[in-house]
Amino acid sequence: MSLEIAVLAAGAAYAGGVFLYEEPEGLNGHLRPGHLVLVPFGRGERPEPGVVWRRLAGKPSEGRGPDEEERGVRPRRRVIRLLDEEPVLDPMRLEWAAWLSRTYLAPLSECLRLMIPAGLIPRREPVYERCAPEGARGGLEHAVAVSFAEQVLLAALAEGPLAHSEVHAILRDFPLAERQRALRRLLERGWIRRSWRIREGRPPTLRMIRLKEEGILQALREGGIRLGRRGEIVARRRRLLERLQEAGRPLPADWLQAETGCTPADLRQLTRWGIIEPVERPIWEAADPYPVPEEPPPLTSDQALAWRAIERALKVGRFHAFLLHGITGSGKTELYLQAVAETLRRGKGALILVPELALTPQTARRFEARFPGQVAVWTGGMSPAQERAIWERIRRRQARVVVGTRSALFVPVPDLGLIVIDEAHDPSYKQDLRPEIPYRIPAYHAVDAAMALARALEAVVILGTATPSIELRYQAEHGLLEELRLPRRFLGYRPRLAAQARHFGASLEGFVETEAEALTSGLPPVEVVDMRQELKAGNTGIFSRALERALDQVLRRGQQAILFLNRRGAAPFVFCRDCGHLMRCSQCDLPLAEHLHPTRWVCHHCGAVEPPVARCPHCGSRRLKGMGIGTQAVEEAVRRRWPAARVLRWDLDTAPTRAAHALIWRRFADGEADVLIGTQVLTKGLDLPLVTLVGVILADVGLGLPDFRAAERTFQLLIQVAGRAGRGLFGGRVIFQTYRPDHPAVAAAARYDLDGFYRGEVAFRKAHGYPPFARLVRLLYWHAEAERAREAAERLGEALRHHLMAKGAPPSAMIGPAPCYFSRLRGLYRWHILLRGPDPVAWLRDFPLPPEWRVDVDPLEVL
DNA sequence: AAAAGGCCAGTG
DNA sequence: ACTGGCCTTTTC
Repeated sequence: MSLEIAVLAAGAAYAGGVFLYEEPEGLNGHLRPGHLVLVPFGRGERPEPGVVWRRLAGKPSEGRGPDEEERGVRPRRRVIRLLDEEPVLDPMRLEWAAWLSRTYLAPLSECLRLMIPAGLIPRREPVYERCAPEGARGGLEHAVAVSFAEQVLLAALAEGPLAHSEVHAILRDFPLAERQRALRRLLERGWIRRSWRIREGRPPTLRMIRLKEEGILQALREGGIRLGRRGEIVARRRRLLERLQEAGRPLPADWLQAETGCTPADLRQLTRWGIIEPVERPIWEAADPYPVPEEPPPLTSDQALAWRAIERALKVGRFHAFLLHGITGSGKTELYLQAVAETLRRGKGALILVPELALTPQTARRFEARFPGQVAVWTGGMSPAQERAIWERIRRRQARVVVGTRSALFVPVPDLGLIVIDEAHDPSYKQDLRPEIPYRIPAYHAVDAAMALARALEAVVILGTATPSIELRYQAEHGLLEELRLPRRFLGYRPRLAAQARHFGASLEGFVETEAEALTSGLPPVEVVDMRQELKAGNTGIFSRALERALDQVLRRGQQAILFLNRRGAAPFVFCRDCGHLMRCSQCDLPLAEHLHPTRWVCHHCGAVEPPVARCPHCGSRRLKGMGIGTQAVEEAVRRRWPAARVLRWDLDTAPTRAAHALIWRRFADGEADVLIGTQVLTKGLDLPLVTLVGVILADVGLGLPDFRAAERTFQLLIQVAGRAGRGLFGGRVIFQTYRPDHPAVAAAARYDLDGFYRGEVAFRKAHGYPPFARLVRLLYWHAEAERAREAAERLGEALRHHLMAKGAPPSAMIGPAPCYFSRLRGLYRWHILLRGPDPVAWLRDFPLPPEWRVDVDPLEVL
C-alpha cells in the first residue's frame, strides 16, 4: 500500500508537489485523504508536512502510471507520523484544491499549503550523534587534521546526542562559519550522524484569569485595600475585578485586557498580591465571555426586500450567489448579520471576508456583539500559536463565525453554509505575485475561489459592494449572480436621530422616512470643477475657488471635511529645471517623489529613501524642483490657508500599521480634527457622520496608466470617496477637481451613474476583446540582468507561439513578449506575455512552462 | 527552498 | 591532499 502525499515544503512544488510514500507500520490502513502527516523529504530527509492525497491500490501492478515505470523501482520512504487524528481537510476541500491547481496553473501542493496554517506544523530540529567508531572512515587516531572545534564537538557528543541549538551553544566561542565547518566535516567523514527531532506541540491553551479572593470587591468598597497609586490604574484594575466577579468564572486574559484596558503588568501585580490567578485551559473549553447578544434591529423596506431573497436561498440550502449592490451606508452589514444568524440557526458555519486594510477589528466587533463568543478573527500576521488556537476553535465548532481577510477563505470551517465577501470589488482579494515569493503560488481571486468552494459545499455566497466590478455586473446580467439592490442610505431611526438633531442643532427635514421611523437619504451631490478654467482665471493653487468656499463654510460651521488625493508625499516628481532630467529610483526606474520634514526622495514602489542631491546628475544644475502635488502638499496648503483648522493626514506615511490606521480613524471620528487629508486608505474606514464635505483634489490620478481597468478603478475610487460625505444629519456635498471633466470615469462618477458607466465600459471591453468578453493570462518573468530577462522572454515567446499555432489559436491570442510597463522594479527587469481567449489556461495545460515563470490568471492589472 | 554533490582555483 | 567558494541538481 502506498500513499500519494502532497508535500508542503517549498521545494516540493518544483517537482509537481505530489510524492509516493509508504504507510508507517503502526497506522496500517488508517491514513485517509486529508490527513496531515510528516514525511522525510529531499536529500536531507528533513521532516516536512504533507497532506495525504490518495491511497493507491496495494498491488504493484495496479496504480502505477507509466511515468513511474520509467522512474524505476526505488525504495519508498515511510511516513514519519500522523500529526492530527482527524483529517485536516475534507473531501470537498481536497477537490477544491485540485480546482485551484487546475484553474490557476499552480502545483497542487501550493494550493493545499494555503489551507494549512504554519501553526499546525511542529517545530523540527536537527540532532547530531556520534556514530559507532567502526562506522567512521578511519578512527580519530588516523585523522590528518581535526580542528579544535571538531575536537570539542566530538568530546561533547561522546556524552550523548545533541540538538542543533545545543551544538551551537557548546561551540559558542567559535565563529559561526567555524561551527558549520566542523559539523559538515564530521558528517562528511561519517563520524557523526544527523537525525531530526520533532518538538511535540502542546495542544493550544488559553490563558484565563480566575478571581482568587472572592471578598475583594467588598473589601475595596470598605476602603481597606488600594489597587495602585494612580487613579487611572486603580480604575482599570477595579474594572477587571468587577468583570470577573460578574462572570463568576475564569475569563480569557487577552479578552479581559482588551475589555478593561489592563496591561500584562496589571495582571502580574494582581497575581502577586494573590487577588487573581492565571489558569491554562484548552482553547476549545474557553468559556464564553459575553453573556448577552445584541438584539437585531428591524430591517428597512429595502433591506427586507433583499432579505427575503437571501433567506429563501439559505432555507433551500443549495448553492446560490448574490451580488448585494448597496450604496455606502445602505445597511449591507445588517443583512450580513441576519444571514449569519439564519446560517447558525441551521447549524452551519459562516465566513465573512473583509478587505485587507479595512478596520477588521471594528468589523469583527459588530459580529461579536451579535454572536457573542462564536466569532473567530482570522487575519494575516498572526503568530503560529495564535493561528493554531483559532484554527482549533473553528474546527471544534466552538467558533462558528469567522471574520477575516483573504486568507480566511482557506480556514476549514465545518459545515460552511455562508460566505460573505464585503467590498467584493476590492483588489486585496486577489493574491498578487511577487518575485520574493518562491515558485508558482496560485494567483487566486477570493471571489472566484469562494464561488467554487460554495458550489462544492452547496453554500450561499453574498458579494457586497457599492461599486461592483464590470465582471460582477456582467455575471449578474447573465444570471450567474442574483443582484439585490439597496438604493438608499439608511441614517437611523427617528427617535435616536431626533435626539441627535437636538444635540447638534440640526433638523430632520429633507430625509425620507421609508417606513417604521427609518430615515434614509440620497447620495451627496457632486460638483465637478474644471481646473483648466481655474488656471485661466489665474488660480494656480491646489484649491479651486469652489472648494475653498466650501471648506471655509464647513470650518465655520464646525463640521468635518475629507480631502482626497491618491498620492503620498509633497510632490510626485522631481525635475531638473535646466535639462528636464527626472530623478528616478535606482532600483525601480520609477520617478522619485519628494517628501518633506525632513526633505527626502522616496520611491513609492520599493520604499527606498534617498537623501536629496544638490546637483542634477545629468547636467550639474542646482535647480532641482519637486513638481505636482501629493497629500503632504495638500496638508501644508490647508495649514497655510486655514491656520486654525485641525488637520490629520491619513496615508501610508502617517499610518504604517493596522493599529495606526485604527488610531487615525478613531481620532477623526472623535472630532479631534476638522480636516482629514488622505489617499485611498481612507475609503476603507467606517462611518464618519460629521463629514459634510469631500473634496477630491485631483480626480484624474491614475487615468493615464495604460491598463484596461484604469478607468474602472478611478470610477470606483471616486464613488467610494464621494460616499464618505453626508452620512449624517447635516447632509453633505462633494467636489471633484479635475483636468478631464469629460472623461467617462469622472463624469459618470459625478452623476453616480453606475449603469451608464457600465454600459460604456462593456462596449469598450467588447470592442477590444477584454474581460468579460475574453479571459486573460499574464505570464511574468523577472531577472536582475536585462539581457537574461529579454532572452528568457523571447525564448518562451517563440515556444509558445508554436504551441498556440499547433492548438489552432489565432495569432491575436498572444500579446508580447514585451517589457512590462513598469519595466524594472526592485532591481529586477520585468517581461511579460499576455494570452487572451475564451480559456487561455487550457492552452497552457500541456505546455511545459518553466517554473520560474509566474502565471497570473485573470490579472487585475497588466502593468 | 534547501540540501547535497560536483568542479576548480588556491594553499601548504 | 584538502579547503572554500561557486555552481548545478534533485526532491517519491
